[in-house]
Amino acid sequence: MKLSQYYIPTLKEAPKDADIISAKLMTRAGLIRKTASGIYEWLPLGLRVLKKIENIIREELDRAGCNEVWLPVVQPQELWEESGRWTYYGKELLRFKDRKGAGFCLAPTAEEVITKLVSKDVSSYKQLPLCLYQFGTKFRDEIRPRFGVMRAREFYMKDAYSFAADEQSANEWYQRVYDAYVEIFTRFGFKFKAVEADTGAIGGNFSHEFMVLAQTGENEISVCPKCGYSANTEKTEIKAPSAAEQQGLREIEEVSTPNMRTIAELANFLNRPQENFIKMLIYKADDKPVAVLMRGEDELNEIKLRKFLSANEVEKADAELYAKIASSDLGFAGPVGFKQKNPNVKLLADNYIKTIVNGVAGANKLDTHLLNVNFERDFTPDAYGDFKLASKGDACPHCGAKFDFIRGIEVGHTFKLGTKYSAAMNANFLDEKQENKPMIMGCYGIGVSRVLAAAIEQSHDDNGIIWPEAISPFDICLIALDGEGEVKKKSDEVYQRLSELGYSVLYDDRDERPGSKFKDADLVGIPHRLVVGKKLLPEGKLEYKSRYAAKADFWTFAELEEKLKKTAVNISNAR
RNA sequence: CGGGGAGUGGCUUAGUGGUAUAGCGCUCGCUUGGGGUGCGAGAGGUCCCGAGUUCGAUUCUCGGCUCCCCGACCA
Repeated sequence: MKLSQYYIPTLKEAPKDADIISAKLMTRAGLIRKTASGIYEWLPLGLRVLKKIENIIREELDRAGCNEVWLPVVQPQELWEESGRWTYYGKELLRFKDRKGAGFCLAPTAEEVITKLVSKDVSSYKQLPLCLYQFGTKFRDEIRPRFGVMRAREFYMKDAYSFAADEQSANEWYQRVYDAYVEIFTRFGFKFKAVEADTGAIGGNFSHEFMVLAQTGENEISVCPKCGYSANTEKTEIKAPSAAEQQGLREIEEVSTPNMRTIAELANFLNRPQENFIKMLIYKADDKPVAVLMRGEDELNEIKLRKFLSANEVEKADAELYAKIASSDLGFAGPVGFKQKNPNVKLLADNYIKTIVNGVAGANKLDTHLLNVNFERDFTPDAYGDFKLASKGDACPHCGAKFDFIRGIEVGHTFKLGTKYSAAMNANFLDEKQENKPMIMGCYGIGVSRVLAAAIEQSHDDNGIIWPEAISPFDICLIALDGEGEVKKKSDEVYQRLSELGYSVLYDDRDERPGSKFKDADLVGIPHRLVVGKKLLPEGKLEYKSRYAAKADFWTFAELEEKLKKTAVNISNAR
């Protein structure tokens, strides 16, 4: 591709609203432009990379035996009502009406459509298993889009869905796609890790997230250094600590704690460590109030709470509900006497509560706390459980080692769905015994546009992008340092030859200053660069420089030819 | 949704109660030619929108919209 005829508007400065390095570089290098918050235009160079990524994914999924389809972006309300997600999905689902007033949404994912599709055409176990996938635009009306295309509202995604007749076959397919994902992300050149994750709005039995390791990642990952268990921190289970020996228990004492509303203030005021505090959080789980006891400095993991209660939704109680239940203002709720006052409100306690002896708790009375509160003696929760968001010091539930924490970008997610959608939408089949059964499903996503951004996050320098070979928009960048004369003539020849050999070449034939050409080449980040210039041409040589290396080499044209034939310059197309 | 900040040529920005600054980019001429060359001449702006205050508002006030940041939410 001749740069003189190619639309790559590069910028010296990044727009001020670009918030991370990949967004800055993608804008500067002319891959994308922003249309609106979380919505982007993809320019030729960006699209090329997207297609590269897409092709690798397609190759591996086809190899695994999946079939590509193309599903609608605009999906009818009824379908979403059938699965129950028209209500459950919430505001993230962008809804609208057509001219007749019928409800539609823009697809954030496609379980409904695909399940319906398969249910219509598959009715026998003989037609299973089956795995379909598509590439398509997805829309999720995020509350706060940010990080460029990393967390966009409109994005490009590959989504796959497997249908199986029995558990074993379903698990085999899960593993098959999982393995394909490992191959895909390896081919992209990623440093990544598959971790256990929450299933969120998609639902299902369990899931894995594929995380590209990067300091700028939005997700925190807990990794057990001993047994290898790793999970998204929001999902990480914690080994229950051993209960404290209840010795030297003192009598409860009431203390006045005026205006002490935070644990930190209290700890300071009473001169006690935060882990000695029992805080009470009031939640609403599907509109029913529930109280949870946590250790002072610990954070409640709402996902764990939701799971424990099998609730669809949990949210913090508002001030009114809090006041009613705690008979106090925010900050003074406590477990002592709580059940007597609220026999119908479930009282839960985090496992760590059992480590507290002679603790401090709210007195359910304004500006008052209780000292020397002890579990069992002074209060008995309805249940203990693991409600704590994993943090430093917590231990692996499998082997007891303390967790390490790293950050990652979620580029892929595999779900073992079970029969959640097939049961809701009557995707049934007849088995050998003539029994009607719902298909067992799995679903599998890769954020294609996010993969691109993650690649840049993981591989760039001060001058610009450094593409991994597999997804680079071009194999080779060729620069003619003169826009005319001998240099241009020779460059044209080289370009011609490279193209003949099947390399994709970005050829800078513009009438620009050498400096501009070098800067643009570094910014755009093609792995291999050839330069034809006045300095070396009389010696019959040209320069070769790898974007991965600091030093350049000088080759004669004969040497270039030889290397190209031996494919010493590795090219992705050669696969 | 709560808190904070910002909207001035394509991009980055200065500034002002009397319609606007500079750099980059763009066009033209000369110059230069291995890391964004130098000089000169140009084109390009409803100063986010609406209302109010004022003789006069891009500037002050209010409302709205958009964008950004922190949090909550989502995954």
